[in-house]
Amino acid sequence: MSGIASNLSISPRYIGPHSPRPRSEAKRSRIVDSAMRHFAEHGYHAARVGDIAAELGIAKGSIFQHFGSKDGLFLEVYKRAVRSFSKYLDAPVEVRVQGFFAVLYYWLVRTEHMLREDWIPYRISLLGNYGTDLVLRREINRFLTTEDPYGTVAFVRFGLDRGELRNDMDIEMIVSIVDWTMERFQDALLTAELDPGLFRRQGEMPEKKESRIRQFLAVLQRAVGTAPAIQERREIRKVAPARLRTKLL
Amino acid sequence: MSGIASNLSISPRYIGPHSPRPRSEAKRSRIVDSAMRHFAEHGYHAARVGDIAAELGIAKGSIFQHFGSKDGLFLEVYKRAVRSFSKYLDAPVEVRVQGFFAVLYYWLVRTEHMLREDWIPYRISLLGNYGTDLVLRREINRFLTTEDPYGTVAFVRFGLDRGELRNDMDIEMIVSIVDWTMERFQDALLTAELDPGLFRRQGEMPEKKESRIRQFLAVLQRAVGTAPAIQERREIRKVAPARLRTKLL
DNA sequence: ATCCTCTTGTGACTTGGAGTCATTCATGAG
DNA sequence: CTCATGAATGACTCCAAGTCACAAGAGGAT
Repeated sequence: MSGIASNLSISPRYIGPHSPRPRSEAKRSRIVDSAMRHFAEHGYHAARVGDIAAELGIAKGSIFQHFGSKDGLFLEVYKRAVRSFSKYLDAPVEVRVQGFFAVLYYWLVRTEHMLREDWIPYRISLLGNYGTDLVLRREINRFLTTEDPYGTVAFVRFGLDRGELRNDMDIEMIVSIVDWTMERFQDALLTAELDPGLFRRQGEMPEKKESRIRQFLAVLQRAVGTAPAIQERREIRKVAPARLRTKLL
Repeated sequence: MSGIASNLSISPRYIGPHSPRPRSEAKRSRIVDSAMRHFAEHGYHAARVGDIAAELGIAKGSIFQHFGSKDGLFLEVYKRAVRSFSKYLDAPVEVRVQGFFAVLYYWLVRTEHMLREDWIPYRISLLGNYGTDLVLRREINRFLTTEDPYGTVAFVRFGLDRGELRNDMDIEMIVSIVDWTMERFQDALLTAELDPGLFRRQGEMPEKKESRIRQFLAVLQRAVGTAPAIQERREIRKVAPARLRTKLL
């Protein structure tokens, strides 16, 4: 197989914000805004560039002038959506001082609430992760790795500095594991609302989410953490001692 | 947000093999075959139904008669590709007797070789995972959970029976974790060939793959396994003690 | 062999949205 | 005011998915 990857379609030119003139920038922003709603509501394919233009009362050609292609437009939408999310270390100090896994817990619980207030960016990120072309997906991954919008790398360093994460493995490996599993787990959690049936059903969702989150974090801690699963046992006791003890021991 | 998930486009009718007449079945198969090659070579969007028909010397309408839509066709292609992969427990006995993680190791190493001989189904599964519409993705997930084509559930049971996996967590949770991380890790490994740049670069790939596989399995074993992670600590030291220490401390 | 029926195949046609481009418009500098 | 340059327009092209009225086969009964 000499040329396995040789015949992939060449990625189209994504028009970036080359020369951000003031007037132009405002318009770009309005377009991205409207597009985000359209993509979120209808999905990537069903969203029509013409509709977006119509909603804004501008010409379709204008949008292509700005973003080059529908893909290019979506990429900008995706970037904005993802950048609107918090970075791990944006958690409040009182949470941060409790350490790496407390921060993860904080965000997992919190995210669900934020989802309810403002589901649009979440659905956009879902679309970016599962509902686009591979070519676009490559672009998205380039963005995610260069920009690290969730600040996973810094966050993992934080965990290492505090001695909460193993220092006998590649940091890249830890970052990947955290990224992968958090993304998937979060999607599986949120997806019940965003897109029922997208993932393996995680038991009965109703009120078991919190225990499921704890279970997941325990797994993650064993996987990449240093503590012999002490801390979270304490954590767990605090929350729902009786119920969990029978389940976990 | 009362209706977060209410406005998703309705999934199209996927025409299944309703009444598998002999003649018809053979033709379906030829179509799926050709389509698989086309999708693999050009990606979902760039592959054209017309081309597939032309290659087979049949009318385009015929394909739609059989599969209803391009999505429907892809779904069949995806199913065939995935079904062509081995199940975990298909590993040879001498590997199986060594246990759960030996089987995982066996497949991770092996898969790479198989990829070289026959990359097409692998690329199809990559497309299914990252390069299609959300609607289609939902269909794919339904297939994966109902059919469990890799036999993950049985395999996890196998691990539980042997006492290699923790019995204090939901089996569903273990299955999910194994599925998620194996898929992602495998994609990250194989993707260097299949679609460079799709994932975070995993260090220098050349000959370190094996050590990376061991490192990954160690992580997984800590996460869901019972054994106190003896085997892999030895491994890690062997690989690059100096560099890692300086890099991480 | 002939007729009937039911399934499969056909390809010209419709649809519909992405993307283009020659032209017009706006803006700001001189 | 005028000219130059960038932004906006919308009618247009292009292209591939998807449709459908009809044709062609394949039995089965008589």
